[in-house]
Amino acid sequence: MNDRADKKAARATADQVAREANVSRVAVSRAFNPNASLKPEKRDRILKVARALNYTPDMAARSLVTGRSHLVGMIVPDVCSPWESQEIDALTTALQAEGFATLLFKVKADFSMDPRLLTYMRGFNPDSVIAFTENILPDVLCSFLDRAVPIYVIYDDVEQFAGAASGTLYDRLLVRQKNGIEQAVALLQGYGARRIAYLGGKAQSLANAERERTLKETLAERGMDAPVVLAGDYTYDTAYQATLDLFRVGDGADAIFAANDVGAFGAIDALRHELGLSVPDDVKVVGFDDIPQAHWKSYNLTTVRIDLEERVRALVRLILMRLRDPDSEPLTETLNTRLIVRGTVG
Amino acid sequence: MNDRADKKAARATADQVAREANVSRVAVSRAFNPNASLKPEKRDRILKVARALNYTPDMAARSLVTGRSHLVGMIVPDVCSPWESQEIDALTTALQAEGFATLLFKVKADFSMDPRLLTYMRGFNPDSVIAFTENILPDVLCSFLDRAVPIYVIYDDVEQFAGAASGTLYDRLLVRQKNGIEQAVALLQGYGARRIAYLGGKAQSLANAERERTLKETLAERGMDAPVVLAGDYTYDTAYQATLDLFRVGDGADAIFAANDVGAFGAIDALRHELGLSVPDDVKVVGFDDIPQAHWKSYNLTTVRIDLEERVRALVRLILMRLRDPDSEPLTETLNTRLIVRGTVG
DNA sequence: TTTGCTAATGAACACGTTTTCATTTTGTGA
DNA sequence: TCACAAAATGAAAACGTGTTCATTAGCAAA
Repeated sequence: MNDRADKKAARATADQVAREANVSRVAVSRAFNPNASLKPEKRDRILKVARALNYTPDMAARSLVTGRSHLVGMIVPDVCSPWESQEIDALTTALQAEGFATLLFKVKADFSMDPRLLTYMRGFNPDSVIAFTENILPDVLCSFLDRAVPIYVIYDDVEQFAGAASGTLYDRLLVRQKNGIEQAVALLQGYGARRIAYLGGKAQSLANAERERTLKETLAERGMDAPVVLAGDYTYDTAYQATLDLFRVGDGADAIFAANDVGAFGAIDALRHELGLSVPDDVKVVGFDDIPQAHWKSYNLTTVRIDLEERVRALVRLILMRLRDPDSEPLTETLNTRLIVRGTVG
Repeated sequence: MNDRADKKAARATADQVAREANVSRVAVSRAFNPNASLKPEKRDRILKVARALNYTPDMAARSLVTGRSHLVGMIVPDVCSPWESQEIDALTTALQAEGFATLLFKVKADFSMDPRLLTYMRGFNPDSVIAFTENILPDVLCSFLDRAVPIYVIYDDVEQFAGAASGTLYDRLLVRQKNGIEQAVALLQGYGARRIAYLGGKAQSLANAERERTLKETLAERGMDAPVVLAGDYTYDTAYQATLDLFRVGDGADAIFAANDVGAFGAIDALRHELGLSVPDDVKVVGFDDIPQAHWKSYNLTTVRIDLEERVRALVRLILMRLRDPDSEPLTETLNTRLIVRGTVG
């Protein structure tokens, strides 16, 4: 009866548009489907009426019959993380341009996956799912998602992952971390660093494991000592404390290689503001990701970059390819990393 | 034929569950609706079969008949902004616990609103819409959303906004900025600051306008000079440059009051790393928001805090209230601000 | 005009659920 | 045992759309 109720009742349907435009309801459907065969003048008339009635096809109804929801699910543990928020932002923009909307699902910070969440998510029938949480195994996800085509974001070709996925088809985005890490180690070595500490990310993170492994491998190849490994969780506070411990309880280090930029920030602040050490004079620091904050003057961080735009382009390419042709062979896209040199090494 | 195709076809429907459990399809529907009348033993049997068949009710089909999509639309200009990503994260968590999923839509960074986006968004039939972009006028949004119940996030009781919304019903979340700003000005005055600069946010932002107005009002009340106003856009880089200009081209200042924390970071870095000035000795800096980065040692920012948890609680309360009783009178929730004192004033 | 072909058209069906509504079963008190 | 309310049940309708399929209109070539 009131204003709000009237507005609620006002949602126009294809039938109303059809009646108003003196056409069949099927014609209205065709008017909104560009490659359907319909007389141009008729289509124009319908669209005009539709605009006047403020009509939009109902996605739920459309989804029901086409099997396409135009939703892309994203599973993230922490939207606040600069790297992830960048990724969400870029992906949402790109997918929106292609007619897809982003459906956001949060998992606990400790990466524990509530099975009910997957069940719940599946109810929305996402056309594709992007999992940022790297420890959701393909088999687990695939068992819950039937029609949806999952896409995984993983880092480099980790064997345990490949093993778990055997027999299951899925698309992959690989990040070859070797390049960037090699450049970083070369730079550190060039500036005389000898005792390097690795400030880890989350223990369950495959990216973290792969970075640690690659760093060790690279140091060995160059005849350098194995790194001291500090436990971390990708956060500033933990990195700060770990760095303090390294120098107060442990034996210190020439250089700190952090698993991500935010961790590097924590290390730098601990060195400068609590330990009274100079970066890069006393200790050199290298990060990973190259988030926007890395170029802020207080940090001016030397870091291994993963090109975000290139990464998003590859991801969108995979998703669209899979949607267009769901039964084609699984694809793998590969990205490289490279070092961005700023002021925290020398 | 292949593994993937088999899996795709495997999506179970209520009919299959009904057949398997020797009940009618209606019973299956009721089994998933807790307050429907159904024999407990029968419900158990159905749920057991459903679990075995990996069945979940299809949200699209359910949405079609109930008129509830269980989707909450969020319109954001920039997911990467620390304040907004915090808000998205907290809201998504809270809504997920209540059975709603977050549908993310991005608008251009300059706040320009593509009308097609609203049309597109409406197609998904969100149960509610949260607009972070403060310059989307209620009338514009309401004309596009019929069934959805929009909720606005606005800052303080801005008159131009109230005017535009006259005649339209909508819920509001007001942030009273006066408290925090008054505390900040008192602190600045106590430390001898006299020439204060206001480093603005986006010109179109209502929050920015309100903060500027409140600052001017407060300064006048305490008999202090009107502030120099610097144009900004909430970003680090612009704040950095504006601060440089203030001291190189302009007359400098005793203190800088930034419209947000990230802007304050840019100001601090310009002062310390390019102008060779000390914060807080030469220039005092106050921010707005209290994002997690504000306590990072490199900045250790004194800032006006908006309590995020309290804010999200209020927002979720509004949304759920509106969903439960769509025709009730529009509500207004009010939040306060307070100063968090750290190291950038004295 | 005739033939053939393509474009345009609309009736009927399908998608997977919830909700009415009429019917049957169960439970309770006299 | 009976009467009556309450709970349980399933057939049918509804939600708003895309797609199939058989039919008609339009048009160029023979």
